[in-house]
Amino acid sequence: MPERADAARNRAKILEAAEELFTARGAAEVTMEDIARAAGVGRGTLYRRYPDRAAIAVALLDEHERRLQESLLRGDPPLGPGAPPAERLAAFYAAMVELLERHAHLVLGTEVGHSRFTTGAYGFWRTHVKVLAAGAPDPDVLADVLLAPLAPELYLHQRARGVTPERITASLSELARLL
Amino acid sequence: MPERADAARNRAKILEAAEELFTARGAAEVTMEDIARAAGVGRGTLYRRYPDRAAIAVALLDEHERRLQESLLRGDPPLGPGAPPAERLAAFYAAMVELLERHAHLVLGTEVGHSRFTTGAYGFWRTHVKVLAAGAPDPDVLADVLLAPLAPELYLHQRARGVTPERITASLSELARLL
DNA sequence: CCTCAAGTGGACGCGGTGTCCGCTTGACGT
DNA sequence: ACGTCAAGCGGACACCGCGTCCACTTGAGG
Repeated sequence: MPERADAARNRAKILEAAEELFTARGAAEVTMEDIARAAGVGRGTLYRRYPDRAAIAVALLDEHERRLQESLLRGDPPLGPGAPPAERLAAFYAAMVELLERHAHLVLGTEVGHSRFTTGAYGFWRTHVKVLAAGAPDPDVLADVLLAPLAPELYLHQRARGVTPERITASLSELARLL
Repeated sequence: MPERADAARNRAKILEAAEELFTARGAAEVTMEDIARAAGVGRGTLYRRYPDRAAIAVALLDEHERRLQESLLRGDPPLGPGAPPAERLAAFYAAMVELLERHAHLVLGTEVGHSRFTTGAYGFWRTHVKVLAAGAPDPDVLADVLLAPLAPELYLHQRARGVTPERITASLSELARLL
């Protein structure tokens, strides 16, 4: 059964309103009621689709993440297959920093505590890095270690301290090269 | 002006009750009221000392962290001064894993979102690692990167996945050795 | 023993969450 | 066109935790 027309319209309104509010104030400062009001729908309608803020943020991120995931799987080197692992990891880091720079508020919105790790996207990054780290001992654990510096809280904290995205990317590339 | 006798008694009761509740259920599942009731004091008394759960967790961690900080500054090598930086970093990692294993619930309690980075302890670890990484380019940023894998959310997630502390320590030592 | 500031605790108001149910609307069959 | 009815809608409601406030109690010093 396809989605009804009014339902589709409302979903679009909700996502649009949420994106605007998230980027304007940060996810933590936005209530479900805010989103509902800004979208011009009732709270019940909102909850019907999205059980909490995290679900909305995940939906918003989905598209951007999918694009990067596609590039990792089938794009040109060094992001896609073909380049040596260290270079691919560095390219992955650079792409993730770019994504964080644009959407860190959203990513932060997806994390109610440790829920970041249970999301599908994290699993994808994890598998990707794990494959790249196949040479090292215990790639399974190393993957988590290598992904840790991409935590959005850390990213926003560094940015707030005045650290530029370029410096962050450079440090991560350094780390990737050490492999 | 020293602390009044009843005040000291209540503070001890509060900390004891909070530690018990935190380890029993995890910090997120404990309300201020829970702590107050378990300690046998009123909510007002609780708030007088500790503005939120994070403050209580910080107080509880304080002692353990201080001990480690002391060892880093004046203890025997490889934790204390004297050993080569890579070894000291590995020892630091091992000590932190130990601390996380015993008190991850507490550490997690100190973090309302990104507040982990604003706490005094984080600044200490940061400076320590920064000094150890003095050889590398941009140690200032690298310090954050090297501390990221110690995020308590990540640690608990790894443990929940069945990863042993030993494997985590081993991977981190590997990382330290790469420097 | 008196005084009074420090300390106490519970009642209160606020704001956000999630649910529930009567009403509305759009899709599909006739 | 029109009727039917399930999917969709939305706001009222109850609940919960937070943080504050203030009248009362307690203990330390004179």
